[in-house]
Amino acid sequence: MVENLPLPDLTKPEFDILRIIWKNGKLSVREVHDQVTATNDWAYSTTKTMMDRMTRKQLLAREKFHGVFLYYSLISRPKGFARFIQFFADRVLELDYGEVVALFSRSKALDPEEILELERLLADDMEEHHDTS
Amino acid sequence: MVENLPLPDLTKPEFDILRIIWKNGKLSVREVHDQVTATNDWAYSTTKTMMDRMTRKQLLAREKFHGVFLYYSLISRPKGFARFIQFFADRVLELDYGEVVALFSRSKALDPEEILELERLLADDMEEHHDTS
DNA sequence: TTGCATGTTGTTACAATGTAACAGACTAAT
DNA sequence: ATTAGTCTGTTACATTGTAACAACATGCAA
Repeated sequence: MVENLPLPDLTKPEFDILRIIWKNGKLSVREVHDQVTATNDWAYSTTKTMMDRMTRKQLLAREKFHGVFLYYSLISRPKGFARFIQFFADRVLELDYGEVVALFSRSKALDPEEILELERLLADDMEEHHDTS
Repeated sequence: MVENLPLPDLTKPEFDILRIIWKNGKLSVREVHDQVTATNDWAYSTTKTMMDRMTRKQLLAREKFHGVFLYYSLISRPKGFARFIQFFADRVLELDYGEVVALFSRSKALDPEEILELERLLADDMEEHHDTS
């Protein structure tokens, strides 16, 4: 088995920030903040702190561009989605994750490529938790 | 508007504990613990602490029965589910919650009564966040 | 050219949550 | 009564959620 670092278990705020970054690529704290307030009523400093910590945790990385830091994601969108789907399918819905993944075809949250990747990640993860008897 | 206390925003561990209690009615810490370990690798004391705090937060209540405390839920299952569905539909899936609720008909997590109730709760909550212009 | 208004970064803070050990109380079986 | 297990209450410590504030840069008005 090679290079199979575990799927990250994102918190809701982390996910909200990543969502914005996934959609837009590299963004400054300010730019993320302006978008994140649509769903989270945060102070600017809250967004800042979140993004700092996510950088320490290697969820994000940043580089200075003309005086400001731009942040970008270090994990792919399907990877970020995987555990959410798992929890939701398994514990909330109590259905196979396939049922949930199917819903994504009607959504614009993931493109078809990503849905495939998501499916693969979930299947692999399932594997890992199997008795390999 | 009457008696509309907001839908509780449960954490994942809280939800896991409630799930078990919803299914079984009144349970002791030990009984919850024995089931919760199927999904969460907790020490007994962790389950205990969680349930204590949930009692303080009025998610649970307890009564002594022949020497041990039995805990029961103070919120209905549909209420407990509502915010999860909301977050998942809205932020993860980016689809209307209806799409998600529909999946429950194929699941045994909620019975038809509860699905109806869930739908009502979500619709009402939507209302509240509308411009009532 | 200096000094302020404004925005960006770094530092610090504090409450809630996640995770758990441990000590005291209770109970059932010697 | 004594002890071996449980239950219960108390305490602890790291991480997350949420944010203020100080320090630093920078463009613009005086």
